[in-house]
Amino acid sequence: MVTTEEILAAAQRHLNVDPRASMAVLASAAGVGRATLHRHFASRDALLHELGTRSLDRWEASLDAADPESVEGAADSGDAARITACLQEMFARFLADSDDFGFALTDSYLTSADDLLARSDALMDRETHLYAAAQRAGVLRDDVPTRWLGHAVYGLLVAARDAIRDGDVARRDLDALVMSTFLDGAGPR
Amino acid sequence: MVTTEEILAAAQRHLNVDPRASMAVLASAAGVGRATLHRHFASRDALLHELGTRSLDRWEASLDAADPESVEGAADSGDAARITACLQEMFARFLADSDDFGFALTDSYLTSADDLLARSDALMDRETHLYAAAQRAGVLRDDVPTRWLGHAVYGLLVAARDAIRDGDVARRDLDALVMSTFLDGAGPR
DNA sequence: CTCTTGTGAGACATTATTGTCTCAGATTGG
DNA sequence: CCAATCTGAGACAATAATGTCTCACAAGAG
Repeated sequence: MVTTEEILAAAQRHLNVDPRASMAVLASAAGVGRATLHRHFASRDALLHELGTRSLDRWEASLDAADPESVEGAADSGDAARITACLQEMFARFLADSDDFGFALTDSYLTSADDLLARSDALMDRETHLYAAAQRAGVLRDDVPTRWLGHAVYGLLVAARDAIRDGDVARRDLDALVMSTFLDGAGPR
Repeated sequence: MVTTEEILAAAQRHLNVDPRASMAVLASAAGVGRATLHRHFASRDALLHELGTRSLDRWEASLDAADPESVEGAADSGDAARITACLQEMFARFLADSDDFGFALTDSYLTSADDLLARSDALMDRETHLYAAAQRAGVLRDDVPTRWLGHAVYGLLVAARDAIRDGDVARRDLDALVMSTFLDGAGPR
């Protein structure tokens, strides 16, 4: 029997390649009849919404796990080393998440449903809070808008996803590459 | 009378917001009847293909214009200052292009039509050639895969587009911000 | 004024997708 | 073996978008 989880995994995998895949395509991608797919998810929207929710869950979990005592704890501490560790951990988790959710998600889902969008905004605020603390602690440069840092990280995640997809970077090098590019840039060392 | 150019401009503007807009929506967005839209573009594919072609034209023009003597000329010269100027000019043009084409384009069009994809690959190769020269000239760090630099630039363009859209960065600051983030990163100055 | 041209509105057939439903067959557990 | 359950196939109506076509109308050129 094919579980709901397996269907979601297959759908997620397939939607990363073809974000407009129909229910029929997603059903056969999961090795399941179209009727069965509808038994798990009443509508296409319901399926997409569940995937969107889960990607936000992962994002939130990555924020949580970046620091055992919570990102906010580190942010408030002003401890540079601790904040750096937070960032490192967070990036690693973001990249791991993007292996699964590919971020084809970010393109359509999150901007379509209001509740997902609101939650996404809230998480972004939380992440921004960490960046602001990092700026205050001297871990990140403070001559740029804090929110720009969030966008830059997101952009690098897109770059990382594409680089992996095209085979231009080895997966095992990715974490260090992204972290280093973010912190040090691409100028001469 | 509404010209083909105006229709394309309106469609482009609208597709950046809603990439799945129907022909009916695009028609009224251009202030034109659906029949008239079909008189200009036989099919939706034809419209998208034209927009894709134009975005590639802009990309190509930006590569051309980055250096009067062609990017390749600068790349072969190994002249660091010249290559830096190339990069600066190229980034500025990329950002100007992204104002118009938003890069909602990059999501669906370019990966759907084979000819556009092939041309896109060719342009990316050309851009990569410049990055490789920049690495040899010491303008860009050479401890990362050359193609990663291309992905990173693309990612930063996405970040720039989003930052402008969300109003997190002033347009007049954008060029310097992107260039500086790319070269110097987000670590402490 | 009149003719030409281009336009918008809308009818139309076609196609793709969606969501519901039925039914026969397979699997499972007792 | 039998009954309950789940499944895939497919029929079905509803919906939405596409592309074609006709027609009446308005604006501009002569």
